[in-house]
Amino acid sequence: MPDRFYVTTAIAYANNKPGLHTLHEVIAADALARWHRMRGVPTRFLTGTDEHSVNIAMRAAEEGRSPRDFVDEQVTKFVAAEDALLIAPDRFIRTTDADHVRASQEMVRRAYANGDIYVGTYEGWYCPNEGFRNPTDVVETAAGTICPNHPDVPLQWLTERNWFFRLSAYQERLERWFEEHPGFVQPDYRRNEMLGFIRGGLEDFSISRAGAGWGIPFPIAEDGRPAVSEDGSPDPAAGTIYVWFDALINYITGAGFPDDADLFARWWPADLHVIGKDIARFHTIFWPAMLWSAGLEAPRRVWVHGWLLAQGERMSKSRGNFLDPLDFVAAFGADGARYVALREVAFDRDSDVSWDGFLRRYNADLANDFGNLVNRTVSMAGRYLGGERPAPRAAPTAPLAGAWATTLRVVEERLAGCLVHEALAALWDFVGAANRAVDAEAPWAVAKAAKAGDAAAAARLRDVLGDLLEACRLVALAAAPVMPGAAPRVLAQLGHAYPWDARGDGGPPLLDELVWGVHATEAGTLAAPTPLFPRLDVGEPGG
RNA sequence: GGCGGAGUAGCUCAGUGGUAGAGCAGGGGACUCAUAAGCCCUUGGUCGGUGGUUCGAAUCCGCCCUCCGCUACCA
Repeated sequence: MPDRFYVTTAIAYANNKPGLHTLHEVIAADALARWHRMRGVPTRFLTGTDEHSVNIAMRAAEEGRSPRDFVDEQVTKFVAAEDALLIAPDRFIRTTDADHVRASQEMVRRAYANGDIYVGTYEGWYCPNEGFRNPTDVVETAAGTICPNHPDVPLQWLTERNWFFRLSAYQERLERWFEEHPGFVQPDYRRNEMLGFIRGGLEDFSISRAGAGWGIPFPIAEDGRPAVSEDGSPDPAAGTIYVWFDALINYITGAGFPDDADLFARWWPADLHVIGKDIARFHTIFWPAMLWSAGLEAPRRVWVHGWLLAQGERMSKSRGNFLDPLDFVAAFGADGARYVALREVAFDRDSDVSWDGFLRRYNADLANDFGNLVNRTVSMAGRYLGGERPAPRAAPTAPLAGAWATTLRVVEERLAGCLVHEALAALWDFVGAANRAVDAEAPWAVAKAAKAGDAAAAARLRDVLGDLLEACRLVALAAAPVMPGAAPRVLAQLGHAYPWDARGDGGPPLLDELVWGVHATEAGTLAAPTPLFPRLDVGEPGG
């Protein structure tokens, strides 16, 4: 078991309102964080928002507001969506946070001190509204090259003096790093892509933009001295820090850099960065080099997930084919929303999702299979045996105990490999085994025999129902990182305590609790059976 | 164009030489504890096409078709 677990997600760009496609990785990271935290591993989970850039300043201006005012409101939407989904980061970081500004500037200073940044010229198509545009973002038309967002505004080919980071100096070290740490980037095919990119040769990249835009002031003047005006304020002539030396830095800010050396020593390097495939290169190539330049360690692992697709198309705000997280939670509940999102989306590749698919998954897995298993089990135990909870049989004699041992092993393995969807699939195989056990044993028939005075049947009834109640306990607990709200409700029906708090802290090591029969000798009182996941027939909002 | 991956039941996918599989969806049945759920049975596929290797190919090789990922500066 690891000694600690520091997990991060990509920070959401505060220009857009939250969508399920961007929050999916945050749900997954939250579940992985809870899995570690509940096992007793000191855990730190960081997520947040990326709030600088010309685009954001532009959006704010459109609304006649200051950028700061604009992002302050945007952030409340992300926090609200995460709250609704029971996402509980240890810190919600904003790139406008004061310590993050200090961290970014310190990283620039360190890169400078190490001789890794220099003033060069950056040139490209410049949109007066959005700043420099990627060659891939501009469109050639008969009237000339235009920016698709502002077709009437002519683009200018501009040259700008910028600071560059000497990525080229890190090629060999990066290749070596990838070879010596084959698990650094996962899944493997993403690692191969990144390694291929490195081997193709690395170019330096620009890390500043001219002028005092909406961004972190660049801390160094062209002559190498601190970029401060006479009154102590940042010198606008030095420009602003450009995206990667701003956004990526959040991962170390969130671990205490540069102000809290003890905290930083405890949490860095991160155990896991969870990111989308579109930013793999920046996290697996730029980022380690930036850290090395500053004398810091590279993260231990980067997990690259795919996209959510709707009818084959990437979900996105601009396409309009995205799901509002609040609608999602309203329809499926927080636990249901988390479960179906993590079960329907394969975490190692793109996945086509649909409202009907989520609904089918909810009804099949949660309402019919697991919810009904708990309901029928608690109902029979309560009816046939009164309120006292019967104990499960000892592992060697309980048929489900052996199946459970196998299930738990697979669940652990899949979660260690970030294959959350496969972990849930394995867990639900066990739910199926429990449901089949109910029908095989037919407790209602055994209960009749017991009532007629058959002592062996009475004993059998207690054993069978004790096993089934135990199966329900184990599934609820193993699924607790995914369904942290439902788990305590299940345990309450089973007459068990649930010692973890809403964040997953404060309980015993989860793996100790996931042993068949650990509470066999303890008395407990069953509660009235209440459906956990009502069967749903809900249409897509607006659909 | 180069490199890599994928095309298997309506849907999502597993299956790397030996008589085609799972889950969901569809159909039927027995039961009845339960959220008309669960359980059992079942319909359904010339395993992208084609040629070859082999006693035997979804599985190996050649060619073709289709789709996807990477092929540098978006937040």
